[in-house]
Amino acid sequence: MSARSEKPKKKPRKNPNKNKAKAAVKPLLAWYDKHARVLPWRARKGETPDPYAVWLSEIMLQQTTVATVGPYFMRFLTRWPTVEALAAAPQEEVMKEWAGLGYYSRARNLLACAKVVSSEYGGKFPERIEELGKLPGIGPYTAAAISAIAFGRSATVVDGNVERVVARLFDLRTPLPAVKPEIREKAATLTPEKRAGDFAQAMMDLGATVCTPKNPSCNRCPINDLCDAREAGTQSVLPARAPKKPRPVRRGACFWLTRGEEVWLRRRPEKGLLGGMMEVPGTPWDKRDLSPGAGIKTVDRHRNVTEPLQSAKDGDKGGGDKTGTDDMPGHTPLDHAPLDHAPLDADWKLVPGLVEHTFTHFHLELEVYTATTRKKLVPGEGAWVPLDEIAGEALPTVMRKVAAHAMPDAGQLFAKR
DNA sequence: GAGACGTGGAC
DNA sequence: TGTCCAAGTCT
Repeated sequence: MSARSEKPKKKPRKNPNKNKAKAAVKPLLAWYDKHARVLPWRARKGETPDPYAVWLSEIMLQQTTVATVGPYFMRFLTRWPTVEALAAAPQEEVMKEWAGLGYYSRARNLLACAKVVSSEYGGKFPERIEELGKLPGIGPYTAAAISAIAFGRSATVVDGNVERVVARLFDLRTPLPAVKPEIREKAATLTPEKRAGDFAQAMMDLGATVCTPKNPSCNRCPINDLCDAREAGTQSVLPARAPKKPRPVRRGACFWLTRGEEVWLRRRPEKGLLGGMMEVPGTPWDKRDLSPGAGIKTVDRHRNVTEPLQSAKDGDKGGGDKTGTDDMPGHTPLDHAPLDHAPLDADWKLVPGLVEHTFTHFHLELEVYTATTRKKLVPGEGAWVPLDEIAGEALPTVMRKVAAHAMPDAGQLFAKR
């Protein structure tokens, strides 16, 4: 009675849904044998994977693209060829090498993990998911990935790629993140006993090159005949996601202080945003949401001189001052006098324009003031850094933008590493 | 469970 | 040009 049965050309499914998992493994492994990408951290056929290299690559690849990771991975492996070598490295050096990769807690956890493996495991990574998952920076995904890829254990590896492939393969329409448990269930039925590492990488390669977020190349997919979403025509909208929230805009000012051929930098606190990285000293970043629609009027973003931010209607009514900064709860976060935060009194000049940078959860607009001094010491914590050495410092990208804005003629200092 | 936590490339 | 989002983890 089904519509399909009336079409003689279309044969009924050879593989009923319940056997789909079993049917998918072989074609996926065959596809992987033929199309596997050559990646610096990936063992070639017949080679034994280096657990240290697998771990290092998996940490770097968290929320980070293959193309971005490549050079960082090579530099780390060259400089610290073993987990013991890395464990002995000063954190400062690790942060410098990590600068630009983002998610800096990964770098701190990387070092912490190396020390544990080195001192408590004799330099050998544990093989089981349960042990791996206890190590700093290793969560469910990375534990399974190391167990499968480095040690060939049968572990279910679920990353963003696998989520997408599985959601489509089984036409799971519940939005993320609610659908995650179901995805994991289905993924577990797929996981083979043998070649689990290859299988995990096959799924991730498939998601990265064929079963892509937009315009998936279903015609090239080795398991397209098993795909429920393709049959239903839902592949391009899966996995469904909850609507994203708007990014607030924050503002601040920072101070580019030079003394001869040196600039004054300081280190950020260990925890939190850009934790442990260097920065140009500045004001706190206004936490008030100034984005359009937030009910607060903003000044023209492109003016050279920023006017004092207008306080919104919540300022005077005593109704609820729910805004404030971390440092000064209850205080107005509007900074009418940025120079009060300058490292010292000087003839500060506002550099025309703004430095803009978008983080995961907010957009930042930064004014940059410049001045020179002859003083050897500046109140507070910090250090004079030679200008020709700042490229090697642990400066996050937003601070490199600040440097380039303050010294437009010296942008090439950050040319490449 | 939801928010914090970076960056750069693709479209 | 702006939006999406990538081999997630931690709190």
